[in-house]
Amino acid sequence: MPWNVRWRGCAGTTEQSFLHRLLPLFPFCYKTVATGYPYRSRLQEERFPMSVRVRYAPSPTGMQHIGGVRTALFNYFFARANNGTFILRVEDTDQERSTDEALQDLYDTLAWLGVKWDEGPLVGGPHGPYIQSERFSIYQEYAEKLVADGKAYRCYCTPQRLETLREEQVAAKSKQQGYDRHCRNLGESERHALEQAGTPSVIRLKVPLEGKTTFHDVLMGDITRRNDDVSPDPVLLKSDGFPTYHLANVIDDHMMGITHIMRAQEWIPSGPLHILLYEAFGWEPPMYCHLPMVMGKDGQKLSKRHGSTSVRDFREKGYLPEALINYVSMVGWSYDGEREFFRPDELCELFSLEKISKAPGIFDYKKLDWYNGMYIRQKSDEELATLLMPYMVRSGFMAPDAGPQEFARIVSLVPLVKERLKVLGDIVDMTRFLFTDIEAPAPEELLPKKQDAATTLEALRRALVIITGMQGSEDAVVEERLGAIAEELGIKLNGVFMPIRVAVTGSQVSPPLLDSIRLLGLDKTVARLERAISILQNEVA
RNA sequence: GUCUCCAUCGUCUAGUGGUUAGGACAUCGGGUUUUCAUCCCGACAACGGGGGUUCAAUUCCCCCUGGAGAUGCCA
Repeated sequence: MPWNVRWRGCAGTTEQSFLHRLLPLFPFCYKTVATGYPYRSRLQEERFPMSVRVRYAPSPTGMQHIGGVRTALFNYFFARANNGTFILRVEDTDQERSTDEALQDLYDTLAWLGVKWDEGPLVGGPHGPYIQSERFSIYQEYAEKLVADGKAYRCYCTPQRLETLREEQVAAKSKQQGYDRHCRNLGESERHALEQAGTPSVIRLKVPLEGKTTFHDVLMGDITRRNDDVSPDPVLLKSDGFPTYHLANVIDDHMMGITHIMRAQEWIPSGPLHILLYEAFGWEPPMYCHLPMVMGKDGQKLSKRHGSTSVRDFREKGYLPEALINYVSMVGWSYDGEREFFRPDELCELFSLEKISKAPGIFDYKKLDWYNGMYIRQKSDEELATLLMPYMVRSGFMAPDAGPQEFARIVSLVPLVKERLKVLGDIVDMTRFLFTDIEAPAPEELLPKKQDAATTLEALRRALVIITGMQGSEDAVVEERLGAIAEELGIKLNGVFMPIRVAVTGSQVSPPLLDSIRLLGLDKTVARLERAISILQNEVA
């Protein structure tokens, strides 16, 4: 049980059972642990003397999407490659938007991807709790401390006032955008009066009016902002008592001993603000590494209008986790520009910060399809059949309680479809003709290019005879006999195969014909051929 | 409006002060094949523009342009 070694701080029976349920889903990460570390860890220690601790800290306000998952993966791989600790933290400080469904989706998604967190919800750890809503009082305490130290102040401005202020600023294209620091210089008596009246308030950070703040990014180098360009006195503690991202993030990263912050580049502008917060608390900031964003085809931030972006969607359509992981890792990271196939356990070993690119990348659905097809083709027939079963059941081709015979049937059709599947869900359309009655083909569909109905009818009639008697014959023999028809009638090979194909499968595109026929069964095949013949007869007559 | 970041084929990327600027996806063509797919072969295709520095810049510096992000009691 080598995974046990990696999985620190787990305690309690519910956590244990959760782990056991997830265990089969994570074949790769403990393998790395078991085999990959002896010499590597020493090498890594030279690069990162302190033990690496990184986190993925999503807010459960929607389904996990490609961008978020890429961030999770990079953090995870970085932790594994450096023998570090990967922490999951749930940033549910937005009470309006956080949902249990989204939280569940987070767990499901990471489980499906095989990303195991060393510390975090469900598994615990020495720096818990790892769900921010459960750390409520901590933020209160630290925010008050900042107020007491004169680093922050209470603001009583109403949302309405802020709204109109903002509208005015935008309309006037004012140089000053954002809060006007109205409450920063409130007199003692005014403040007292507002408090007495029970006016709701927030706590805002006193951003220095002068000077500038710099933080260092591993990829980008030094990034500097003048303090008067930093968000003017951002809210740290909301009126509902919950912290904003900035406050919670800084406090938790510090308390949880985070050494490297890897997050999307959209956070770069608030980097200096976070430094200011660390300074206000008197804490040492961690290392920063801002990850390039993932964009849609039009170069805008990837969103729903670009197509599926939630991992759940990809999963349902039949993308394999290893394909999604591989592809997503290649947008924004590369190994040497040549090699592009990496299994998750290889990424756990080879991932490095220096190879992350700075420029944003466009998510290419077609390349993902290509990766997925490659990984599908690598599966054994049995593995693939297992993955395909849910789709067969969902489409009604197979009973939910299907037994070994049904499974064997799926296994037997896998070789026909394996190299044709882009996603697992393609199996449904591809094999529909085997499991349901197909619609009678239109006469023109039965006709190959440049071939008249009479000839086609004759070809089908002769083919029917051969196919009816094909039981026990080698494919090659049957093919030869069908080929002979073409020769006799002076038509192309396709002129006899295509009508049969359409008659039997209902489509001009299908898996190999004879294999399909054998899977369908001779009775049904003959019936469909006879039906096609009568359709053409009507045409000719 | 202001601030910050970024910039090699359509896309993801490799790369270097002197290279025929490499790979992959996509696209197009060819081969294999009963269709499609797979597989194999081939083709097309890039250093955004302008200044410097230098014997020499795709590479280093500056400006411009373009793109993105931020500018919330969302993260």
